Amino acid sequence: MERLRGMYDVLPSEVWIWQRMEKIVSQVFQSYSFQEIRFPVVEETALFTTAIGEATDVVEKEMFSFQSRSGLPISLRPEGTAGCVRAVIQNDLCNRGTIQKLWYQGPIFRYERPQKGRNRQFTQYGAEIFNVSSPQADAELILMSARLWKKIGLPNITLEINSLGTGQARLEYREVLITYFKSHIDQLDKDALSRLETNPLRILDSKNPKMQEIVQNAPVLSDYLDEESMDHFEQLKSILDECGIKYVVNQKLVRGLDYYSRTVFEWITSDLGSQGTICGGGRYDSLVELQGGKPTPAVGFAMGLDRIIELIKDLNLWQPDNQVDAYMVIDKEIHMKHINKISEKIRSALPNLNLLINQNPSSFKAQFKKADKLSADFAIIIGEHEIKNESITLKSLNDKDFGQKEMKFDEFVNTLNQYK
RNA sequence: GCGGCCGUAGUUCAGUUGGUAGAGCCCAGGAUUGUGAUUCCUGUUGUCGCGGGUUCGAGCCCCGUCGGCCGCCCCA
Repeated sequence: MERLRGMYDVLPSEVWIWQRMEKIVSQVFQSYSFQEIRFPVVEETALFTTAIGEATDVVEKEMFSFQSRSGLPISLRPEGTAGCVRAVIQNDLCNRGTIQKLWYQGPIFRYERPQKGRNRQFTQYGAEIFNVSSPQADAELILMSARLWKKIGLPNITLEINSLGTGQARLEYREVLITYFKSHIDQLDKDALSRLETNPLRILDSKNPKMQEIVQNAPVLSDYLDEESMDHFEQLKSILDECGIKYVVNQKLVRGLDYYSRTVFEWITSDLGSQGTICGGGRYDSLVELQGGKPTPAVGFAMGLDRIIELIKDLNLWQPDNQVDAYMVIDKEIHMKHINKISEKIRSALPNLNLLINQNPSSFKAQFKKADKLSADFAIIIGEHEIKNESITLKSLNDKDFGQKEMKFDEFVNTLNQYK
């Protein structure tokens, strides 16, 4: 039996990266007063098709969809926002305009062709703000993500932002675009033709060199933005300027989910090949209503932990902590019952000490070698001598001045307490 | 979903015109009677991704399949 395609195991040798990352992210989110919310990995398929949009790639070909035993079409979540919004509505978290700042974390599933930085199961951390329509919320999310990158130590990442305007402005622009592309229909490639009716905005994203000219000369979205959206965008930019966040306005940044309006943004790295986006998000002021809730402005982002961890590994940004604080070196002649008794006593007195006991004792030399390999700070030596004296010998493996001392239990505990 | 490259011990790889497999690292033990580097010695592991075909004979050739990587598409 083998792992399914696009899935992966996180092995003990690298799980520390995940754990440290989880700690950092949740700590930063909490420092902005976001609260964690947890919701299912499986939802009705209809939730995703209405939220994300029928004509998107995610819905058209990337969902893990199947039927429940009752025949209901259900899907593994291909993104987090739809489920989060569903939970907010169903539990009435936003009644009477309550501001909610929520974060979530967990596995996301998309049936795509795997590649570096792209798996079929991957982990997203997301943050959403409900009931704040001002660009203050958009800005806070961007500032919070910027703080995260700094804390993680990510180099070479850039922020791209754009405004899609209100739904209505977008509709208007859409018509203009369709008219424009139809007048150049002979120059469109296959991909563009199929998008012409479903999602013409994404034709602008085409990387086909033959399409560049027609794309370059296409009408620009910003010319069709409504007054309010333009003002919203300008305010956002001025906050970012004031806080020293650098960004690039990318007029062609559209994003593949239909629910976005006004602000959209992406954080991009050049160190991961063609999978450059490590975090993306935007405003979705009409989604809550679309899902059956009261009109509620909202904005959020999601970041791909897998890609960020890939970066940390590739660029060697982090170093692991010692897995073992102390390694117990044992004379193999001693009965294990003495060893267990002593080690249990140590664990009660020093609960934070990571103590590894050699359960297959060989020569002292081999055991010290092992302790050294694990880069333990201390060796705890139990031999016949120590058993007879009811003592413990403690040896520092990285402090020569400390050397090696035989001591009674209380002194031993006090000594290690100073260290840990 | 489309195009290209690849798949040999835990890992990185070698394997010459087809004659049934090796090296480094890692791991374990040891180099005299309770001590960490380096060095030295010893040792373990492979359905050569899987299935089929060609051949007297295939890790090497052919087909299929699964998986990985790269590009496109798209996205986190």
